[in-house]
Amino acid sequence: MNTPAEPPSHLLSIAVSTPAHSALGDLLSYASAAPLPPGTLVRVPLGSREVLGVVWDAPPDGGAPLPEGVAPRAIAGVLEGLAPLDAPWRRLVQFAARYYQRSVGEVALAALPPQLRELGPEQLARRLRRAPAPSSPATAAPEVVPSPEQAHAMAAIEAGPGPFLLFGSTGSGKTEVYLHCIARALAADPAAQALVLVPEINLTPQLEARVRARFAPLYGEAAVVSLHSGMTGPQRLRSWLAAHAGQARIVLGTRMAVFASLPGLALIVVDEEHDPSYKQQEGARYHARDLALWRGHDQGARVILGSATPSLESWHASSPATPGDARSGRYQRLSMPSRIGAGELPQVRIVDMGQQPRGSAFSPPLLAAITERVQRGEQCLVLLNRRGFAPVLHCHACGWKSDCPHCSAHQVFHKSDRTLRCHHCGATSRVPRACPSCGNLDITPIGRGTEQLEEQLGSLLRNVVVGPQGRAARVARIDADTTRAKGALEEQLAHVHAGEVDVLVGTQMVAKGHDFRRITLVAAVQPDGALFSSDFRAPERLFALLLQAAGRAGRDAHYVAAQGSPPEMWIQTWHPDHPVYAALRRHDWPSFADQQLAERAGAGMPPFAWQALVRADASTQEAAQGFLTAACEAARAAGLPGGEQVHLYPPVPLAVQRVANVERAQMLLESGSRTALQRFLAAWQPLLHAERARHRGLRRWLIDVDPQAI
DNA sequence: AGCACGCCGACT
DNA sequence: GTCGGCGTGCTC
Repeated sequence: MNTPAEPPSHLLSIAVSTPAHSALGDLLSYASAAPLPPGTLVRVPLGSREVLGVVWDAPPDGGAPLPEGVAPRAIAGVLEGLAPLDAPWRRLVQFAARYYQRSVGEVALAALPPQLRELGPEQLARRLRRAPAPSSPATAAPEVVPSPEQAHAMAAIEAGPGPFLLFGSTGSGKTEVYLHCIARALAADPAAQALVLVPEINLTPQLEARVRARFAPLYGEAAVVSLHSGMTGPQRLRSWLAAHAGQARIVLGTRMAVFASLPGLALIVVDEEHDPSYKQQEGARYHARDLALWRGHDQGARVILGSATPSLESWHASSPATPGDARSGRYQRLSMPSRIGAGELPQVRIVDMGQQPRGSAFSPPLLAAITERVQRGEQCLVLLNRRGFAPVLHCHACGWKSDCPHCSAHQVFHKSDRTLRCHHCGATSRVPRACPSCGNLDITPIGRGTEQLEEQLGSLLRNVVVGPQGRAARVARIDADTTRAKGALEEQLAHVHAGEVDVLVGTQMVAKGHDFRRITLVAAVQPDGALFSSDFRAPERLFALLLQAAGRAGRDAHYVAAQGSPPEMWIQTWHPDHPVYAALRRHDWPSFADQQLAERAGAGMPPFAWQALVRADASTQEAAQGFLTAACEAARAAGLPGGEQVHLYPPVPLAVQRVANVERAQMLLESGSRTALQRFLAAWQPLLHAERARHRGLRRWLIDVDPQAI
């Protein structure tokens, strides 16, 4: 061993945030006077700055990888008072890094609260001392008597190891099942923790209120914490520390919360598991639902996925086991088809726009239906997935269009502030008085956005009188433009809840989760766009969105019964016979999903195949594609492992080819074997690196494993 | 990715 | 004279 006089210098592998593009290795070696256990948080010098790092498990070969001629520097300090991040957490980070082709340090540091990086030792100590005091347990909220379907699901989840797919229509009481299972898990073990994931920040407050009402009386206010990007630095740190220390028994959050340090993790709930926002779209492009499943399996925690329109991946995995198909039959599917406490499922009405007078946003029957509801004092929700007044301005004289100077997209006409705005790069300009190209004064908006719908409805309902009070009908709009300010969404929703709004116009942000009690009619004015998208997942997503939107209608059975008007979901379409609408009319996700799966199986697409994208950003499209082509050839020449099972498609420009003057191209990789694809990608990385230097104009490249959209 | 070092134009 | 533009290169 070492001589007692000299302090022993231990060589440690430290994970620091080294971007995938840097030529640095995954883990860096540092010297320390004392041995430190893996998971310890440390501050280390890196170049001229000092960064946060995590002591990592030594590589299996024992020796830390130090390049020739580089002497290790000493660590600068240890973050005292924090228990080391445990082995399951490190395994999760390690797995995510490998699977999504990023460095361990990048994933590890991104998973920690940013404040941890900024805080000095004495500030951290103060924060730790100010740890939340556990408040005294009060009386428990009464548990609701479950319906037979709920009881069955609860019993099944208790009996089996899972994972479980809780397939229940909106209003079927999935949340009650979650809460019951959480209660059982927490009661069974005083150290147990539950993680609840929701797709969007907007949806955390409502769920948090419900979780808090149920569990704060039992375990104290400090036992329930949230974790999402809308929180301030100190709030996030506080929640994270509470979870890490085990004081927080329930952690509720968006996708980032899947990386929370949870030493007692016993149960994970992924609500609305099909939602695309579980996939991170920058940095390490992980899928929180998939990582939740991995983490649950690794850590022996139960996993419950919940949805009214499960992803085809989960649907297939929970289909009856089929010989020769190892992916089916892995999850236990629990169906809860009935809507309880809420009214019947809304009736779906399809309006064939081919049979309607042209040129109007609202067909006569839909307008009549809205008018009638409004007159009765009921509320309507009108959905259109496009903000602004019109997607483009056009000059009929010369053909000029309001193209963005920096992107291959149109600038959107926003009437309220007379601007043209690019929704990709944000470039904003004043609306020209005359055509910038030919001077013609008659430039017209083409197409419709929410702003225009709001205006049109306002004028169409101008003379409509609401209910017995006899006041004029009111129209309001909720979209990203009206909710930019902090708290604006809550404020506007409050107006709707208070009955101050008769017709609400909005984008998909209002279609999800919100509990509107008096809305009895929901209308999708122009949903066809997604039907013929090049993305093979578009129909599935459209169905999910429309069904979720339909779920906003008739949520209050008492109200619906008192009004005597059954809830309705209206869809205006040019393709009334499309299978998506046919299935939607029957509220029949199972047959739609099975039909989609059969198509996917036949075409060899996910979930029957695995995909990855390599994307390149460059100053010219040729440079972007040139890099990808060269990388592809390098891979072939090198005969990479797994290569014979991986199909590389030729590079193509992205749907929006240029954004903020950056040309973008991508290449799809597909394989029937997940392992082959993984091995191929890992081996390919160094070649991509080497190729990068040879392509002038290339800005960056990235790998997206299991892409959500192609 | 940061952050340095480094080598050329208009300002107190 | 120096403040500062962002090109290139390094970080255990």
